[in-house]
Amino acid sequence: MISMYKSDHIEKAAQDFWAKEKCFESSEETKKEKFYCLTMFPYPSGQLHMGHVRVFTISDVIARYQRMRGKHVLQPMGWDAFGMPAENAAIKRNIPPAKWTYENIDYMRGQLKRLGYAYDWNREITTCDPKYYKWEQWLFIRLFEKGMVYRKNSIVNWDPVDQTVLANEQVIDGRGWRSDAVVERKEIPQWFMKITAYADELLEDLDNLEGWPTSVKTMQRNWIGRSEGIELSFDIYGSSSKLEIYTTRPDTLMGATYMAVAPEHPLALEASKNDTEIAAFIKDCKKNHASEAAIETMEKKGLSLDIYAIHPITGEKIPVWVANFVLMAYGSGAIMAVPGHDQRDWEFAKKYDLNIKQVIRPNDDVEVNIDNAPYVGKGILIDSLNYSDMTSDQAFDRIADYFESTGKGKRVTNFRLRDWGVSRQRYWGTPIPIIYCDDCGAVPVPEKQLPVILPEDVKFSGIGSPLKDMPEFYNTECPKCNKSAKRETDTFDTFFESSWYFSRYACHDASSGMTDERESYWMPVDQYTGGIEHAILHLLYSRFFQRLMRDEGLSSVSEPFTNLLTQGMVLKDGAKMSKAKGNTVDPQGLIEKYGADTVRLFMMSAAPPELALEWSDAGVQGAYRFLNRLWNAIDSHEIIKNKNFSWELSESQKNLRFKVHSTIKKVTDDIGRRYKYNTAIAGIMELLNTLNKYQPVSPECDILKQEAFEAIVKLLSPITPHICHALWQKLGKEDPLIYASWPNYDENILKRKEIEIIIQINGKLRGKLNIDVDSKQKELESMVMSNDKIIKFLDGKSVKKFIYVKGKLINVVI
RNA sequence: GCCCGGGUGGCGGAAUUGGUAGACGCUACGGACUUAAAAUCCGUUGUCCGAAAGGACGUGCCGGUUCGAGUCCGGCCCCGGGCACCA
Repeated sequence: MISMYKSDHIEKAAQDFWAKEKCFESSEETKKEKFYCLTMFPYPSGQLHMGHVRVFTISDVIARYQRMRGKHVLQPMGWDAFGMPAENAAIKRNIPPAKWTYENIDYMRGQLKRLGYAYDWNREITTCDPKYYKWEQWLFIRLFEKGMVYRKNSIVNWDPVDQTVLANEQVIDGRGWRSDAVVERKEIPQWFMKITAYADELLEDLDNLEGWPTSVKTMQRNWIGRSEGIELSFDIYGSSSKLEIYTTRPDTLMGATYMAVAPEHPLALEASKNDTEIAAFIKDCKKNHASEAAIETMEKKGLSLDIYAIHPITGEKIPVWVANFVLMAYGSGAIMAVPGHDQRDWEFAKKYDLNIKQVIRPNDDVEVNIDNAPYVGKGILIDSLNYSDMTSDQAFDRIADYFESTGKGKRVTNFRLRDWGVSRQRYWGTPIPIIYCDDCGAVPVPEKQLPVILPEDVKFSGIGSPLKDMPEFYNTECPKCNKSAKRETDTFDTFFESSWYFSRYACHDASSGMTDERESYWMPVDQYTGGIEHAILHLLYSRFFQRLMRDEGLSSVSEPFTNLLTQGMVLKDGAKMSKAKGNTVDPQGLIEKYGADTVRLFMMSAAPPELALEWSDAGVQGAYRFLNRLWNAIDSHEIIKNKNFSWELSESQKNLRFKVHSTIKKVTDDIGRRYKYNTAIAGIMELLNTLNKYQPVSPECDILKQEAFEAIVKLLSPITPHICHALWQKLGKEDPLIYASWPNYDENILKRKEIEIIIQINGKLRGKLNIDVDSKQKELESMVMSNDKIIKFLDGKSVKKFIYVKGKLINVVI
């Protein structure tokens, strides 16, 4: 009886079976080892895109593999539901963000179910649900009372036409994306969380994250950017004010030839009062984009303030400049410039013809000419008074000692990491639970009044946040003095929601607290999978949040994610797929045409997870063909119920069995250790090719084929679970595949007596040789030297060296 | 600009610890089956020379280490991600 592979029918049957059996619903009562397998939850943008399909499939393969390895697996799913696109959609289509979001979620949930992921849907979380964000408000208040959050002014991109704060991506060439108005930097008060208080811990604990890629750890290390330096102050000539600066290179202090301050620095503002040129320059600086990339790449400009600082050691007068690349938000808003030994200072000095002085020479006697380029390395001090001839490190210590003893400066550890600004002047986010009272100031909303609910039925104009036009929302009374007061109308950064959702999955319906005892069963996450684009912000904020929760007694875990797999982007035409670029590929059509298994298989076979995957429509067809070949091969196979290997295997049978067991070994390593699904699939395809070409020599061959097909179906089942569910039944198995365990291989079958090695002459491949595994170098030497082909290549030359790499190759050096 | 990745046939990629470059798949071409087409099956497919046997070249570029380099080191070029309000 011949049957055809019909994906839609098979996939529905498998999914119905898993649902009926509640296969993926995970309780906390089990003796088995837990395995928490998590994917970065999606923003409900409308439809799944290929990036989603890729990351969810990677994670699902891990979850299903671990399940077959006997683990008690939890794989949850939910929605990162707050964010800007809902507001944009609201403006464009005149629907409230909440309605748009919930509709998207419903549609995308259906798509996920169609793809057959092994999720525990009971634990679904939606972050715009007050039952979820209530606990963020609750934690924020606790942190407020602890002094871990504070309010200060900081800079935003201000669109003067739309009267709106713009995200960096909404500023295009210095103009608002909708209004086209020139965007201004504006200072407004915002809430901050003290992530810098955890900077040292976040940095040091990276060393223990063995399950994280080194690239991500390096990025986080550089981002935190711990540096040791000294803070010192320069007196101002003819003034009582001082200029505070921080430097990591006090050894270059004698080479400081000018100072530079930020446009917002008090000295610059003072100077601008009597100087229209300086005032104009400062005004012009306000137009600069607030992002670091923009500041680093813009043309460096400055003006002399006609103010002089006094060098704290030499007593020389040093000119003070105002410069557009010095930021008030970092440190003290002033720097000491050493053009001889710093690239940026050097370029600025060249541009404005400022003095460049060499005070360091390299350790080795390499000539440097600081007129052509700065020397930025460490070395030996020169022309530095009594510090001359010291090494940079010695001078660092002596100069730091000097300042500490005179009280003019001190050693300071600095971080590049800045506190996390969590305020957003947007509607579609978690309301910040603060009430402003004229008398009492900023007062947290009392716990029993939580959650502060975001009104969902709103009109959305795009001019500012609707909350600012809703007196019924913001008019309230002060919890301390009962006088009328106003609520905060800003909402949280959406990274807030994604910083702890993994804890909430463990106890999604906990009503008495942010988490409950189930958190300690599941946390930490054993395997976290997501895009490399989150390597810094999301992952660092989550590590920070985990520690905040730990210190609130909500968790005993410090690191939320034990193992991290960062998957590369799905690119189209060489760029990240995004709606903005209009280069998306809709997976839905492919699922309808070929089925979920084909899409899953193709995504996993096209590239290893961590590499960027350039999308191409071709190739899906190949995955589909392979599934058909597999289906047909098993369809025409004679079922063997009892595999009994009691006969003496022929040479070809031994080879086939070797192939089966070596494939099990390879695929186990590829999936379990290397996360290389593409090579695992290639290995399985090879085995099927071998089977299809195999010429049976005796009736017992069906026993071998049965063993091989069972192995293929199991090995492939984490990747294409539906077809494997059906094929397992076709192989005569009564227990469903979902309850089967991962196949084992037999080392004895993998032992070989004879192997093929290659012969090289001077590193070039010249021949092959079948040898006994245990051959000694001496035997091989005489074998090779009497080989006609090799003698021909030797061309009468004498052998200088004979190298034998056991089991691999021989290299004859002549 | 800074930090982190990547660059291998016509294409996606493989080569796991420095040891046969191109596994597996796609595309293309040739053949079988068919009235025909689709599907399927078989074969060929890095470039160049050669009838063939075989040989030379070849992993972004330049240089180095090594018996041996896609892999290690130094210098560059290009592409992607991140740069704190896209998520």
